[in-house]
Amino acid sequence: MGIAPRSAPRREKARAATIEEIKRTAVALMREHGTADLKFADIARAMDMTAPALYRYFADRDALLSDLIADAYNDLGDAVAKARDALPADDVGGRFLAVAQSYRRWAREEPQQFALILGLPIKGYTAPEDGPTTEAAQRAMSQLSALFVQALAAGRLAPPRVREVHPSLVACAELKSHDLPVAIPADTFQAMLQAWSALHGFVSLEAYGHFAWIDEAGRDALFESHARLTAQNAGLPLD
Amino acid sequence: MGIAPRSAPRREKARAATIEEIKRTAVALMREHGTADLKFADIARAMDMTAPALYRYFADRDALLSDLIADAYNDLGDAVAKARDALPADDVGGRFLAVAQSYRRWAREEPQQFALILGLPIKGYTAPEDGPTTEAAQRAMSQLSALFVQALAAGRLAPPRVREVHPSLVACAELKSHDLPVAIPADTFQAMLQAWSALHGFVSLEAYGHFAWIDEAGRDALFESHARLTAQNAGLPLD
DNA sequence: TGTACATCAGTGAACGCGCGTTCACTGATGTAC
DNA sequence: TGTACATCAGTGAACGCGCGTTCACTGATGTAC
Repeated sequence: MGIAPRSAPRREKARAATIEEIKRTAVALMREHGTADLKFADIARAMDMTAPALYRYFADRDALLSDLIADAYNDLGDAVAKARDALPADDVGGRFLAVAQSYRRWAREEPQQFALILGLPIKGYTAPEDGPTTEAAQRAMSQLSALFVQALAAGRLAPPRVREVHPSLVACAELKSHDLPVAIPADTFQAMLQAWSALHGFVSLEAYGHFAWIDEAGRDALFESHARLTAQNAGLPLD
Repeated sequence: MGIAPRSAPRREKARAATIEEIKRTAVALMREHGTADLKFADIARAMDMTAPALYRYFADRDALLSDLIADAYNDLGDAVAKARDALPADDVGGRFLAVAQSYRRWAREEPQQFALILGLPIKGYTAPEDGPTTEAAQRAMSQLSALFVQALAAGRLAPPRVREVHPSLVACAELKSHDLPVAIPADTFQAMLQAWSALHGFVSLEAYGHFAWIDEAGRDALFESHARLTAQNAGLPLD
């Protein structure tokens, strides 16, 4: 026998390239015309193709959207992980700031994709349960927990300044801990959620243009201050 | 002479009522089908009218959208101001928590409208400069500054824990101060922006369903903790 | 109070348009012998 | 290496649809004398 006849590696490559081009074009169009009215016809036009050709690659508009959402989560997750891992593991505070900066940078560069995954979900489109979308979302979001877990394991995390933790949150922390190498204490878990909230607020306000009345330098300084305060609140050592 | 003939008060009333109904219907439809594809035809259908009738009230789709955005800002601003003013002026911390709670409540109850004003701006739609939209936005946003200004005037605001303030932000603070009864110091201004960011992050993540995996009680507790921490950071006295 | 006129809300038909999607097809790319 | 066949990417025509907007109109509501 031997290896089952690999079906046309050349064609496979071309196919993969076309899929990539479709997605790239779709993202570019979203940047121009907004997330909401992404049209098959427009994508085809931009690629010098006809619309029906796209059906060779995606079952329908929703299928493409699912892929774009999953990709966005992966992109964001990768960007954050890369920024985090560029610093030594024991520089816990620095890693947090790097994560914050990369989160911000990604949102600024790709506000449409940012809105696609972290904005108001598109009505009429329902993510397939337990599909690659959900999985990608969890992976992206776990990048932050990973940082806290590492900090905790290294004993470099001060006890967060949090009163008693509500039983519901304790339960959530336990649930999430199952997916992590180390169990994450409830107070740390809560501090992490608050840190994420704090960062996300600035980042989305800025990405959506609501800080446009502050100049670039001012926004940079504001974010720096915000990220440092957030780190402090979460019990992460700085400098 | 005398008063110029008031043109048909009865008709005016009916007209105003219809405009209100159109807006109400539009908001209801947005809740169902999303902000993006708000259709004149749908609105008319829901009101048992024909689409062309709507042109008696709004020049086109964008005009309606402008009104809806301005209304949303006004609603939010009113809700926040009302919650704030329900507490005595000297309970500065309590007022902040009330503001935070009302901001959250409004976003949860009207996520579509929340996204409309504080999410990614709709492409293709540009707000008329210096129109009622811009004005309403500023009024809504000034509710928070008002609280800080009051706290400051009452001497109940601890100096925020903020290092040096970037010159750009100092300039912004001065600029904003022109619209306020009391000049707002730059460090307070920065603390306020960070407080807004922190609150907004939680509120939008929750409103858009990204905290759906935490149960109601847990979210309540998390927000309570988050709001208190935010108040502390901003130098507002609690209890 | 009654009548003639003006105003305006709402209708229904019509327009041009562009969408998503299907279908039968052509032509190029790959496979089998 | 050459030939017959299979696979698949992409086309172009066609479909049904619903949109925003315009237009000339009817009928009700209000105004003036």
